[in-house]
Amino acid sequence: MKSASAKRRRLMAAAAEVVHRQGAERTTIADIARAADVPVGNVYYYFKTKDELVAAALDEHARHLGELTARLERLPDPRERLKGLVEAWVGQRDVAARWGCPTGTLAAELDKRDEGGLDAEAGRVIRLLLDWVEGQFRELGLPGPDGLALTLVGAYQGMSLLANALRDPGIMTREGARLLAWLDSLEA
Amino acid sequence: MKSASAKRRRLMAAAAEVVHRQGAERTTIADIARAADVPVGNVYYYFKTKDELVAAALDEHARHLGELTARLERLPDPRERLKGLVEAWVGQRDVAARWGCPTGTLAAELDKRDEGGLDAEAGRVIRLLLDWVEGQFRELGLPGPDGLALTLVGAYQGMSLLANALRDPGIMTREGARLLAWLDSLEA
DNA sequence: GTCTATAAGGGGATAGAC
DNA sequence: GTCTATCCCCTTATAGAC
Repeated sequence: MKSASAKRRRLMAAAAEVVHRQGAERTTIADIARAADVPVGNVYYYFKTKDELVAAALDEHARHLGELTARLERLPDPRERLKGLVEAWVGQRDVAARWGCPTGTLAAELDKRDEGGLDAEAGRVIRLLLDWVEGQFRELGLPGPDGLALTLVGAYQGMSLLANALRDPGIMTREGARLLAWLDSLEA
Repeated sequence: MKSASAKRRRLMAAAAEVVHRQGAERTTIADIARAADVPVGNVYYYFKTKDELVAAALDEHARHLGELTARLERLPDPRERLKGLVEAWVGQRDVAARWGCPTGTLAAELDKRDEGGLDAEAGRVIRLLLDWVEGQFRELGLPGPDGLALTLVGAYQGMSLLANALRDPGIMTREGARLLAWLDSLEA
């Protein structure tokens, strides 16, 4: 039971990492098994299909997001929380420039499918971030917190995609600085 | 010669459409051949590999972009050209909500590869748009035209990804309106 | 130039021994 | 619970007839 769970967790973490780097479609079960140091045939004991592994990767991203927002919530001021979020994004600039936002690129890939419903799962994870950001804007008493959240998260997805496409982490730094100034400029 | 070119053009158009909807990885040569109404085996007469078809899809997107900017350049005021660009994006909201930005989603997918160099090709097409937008900001005499271009194109990529992930074309309308107001607010 | 048949390889998934 | 061997399908790409 304990070692079973441990293996399952290793597989989830490996799925998240490998799928982020290679994309869901190019990633094989064998790739994930190797990264998790689990024999290929054994994977099917924990995950019945490849799609379940992709779903596990999404869960892993949601978990990481939860950890980040939990850390940020220790800050008393919602504005500082949002600025901390932007700083976390910029801190990941090298990863973003090489492979893009883990959740965003996966969502884009899954949205091309017709079946399976994994696309909706990806949307759910994005919603999680959007809702948390909206909550911060609301606490600040700003008008249209949902629109502001869309703008901030959209800017993040956009700068990640451009940094990735142009292979330039500097884009994250530059746009990040603009977002910090923007957050400071907002008044209730 | 004439029918040969016609078939090649049909294959290019089909590649652009099908790859946009299904993604490069999930799209098979047979899918493209069917959409172009060309026998599968004959495809290889025009394109030696699947990657050449993906490259052709990128060229097709670059061509569409060129047509759009050429139309916009008939407008005398660079600010109106940029607003026309945003309006064109919003006009494609239903397509964006279902499959994302054709170039952006393809760039994100190709950037996950290590070999082939198609990722750089995708970056080139994004650069094309970025450079054109930067030129408009420069004509307006605004400071930091390259940064402004990054912000505008990034916002487009971000709103396309969110609209796609949440399957909500309304996001394009909403963010589009914000961008139009932003463009109007900029002063030299 | 056009098309069919097929080779060659890879990947998801399962059977069943241990 | 763990792992090996293998089935079967799908896809790219080619050979070669027309």
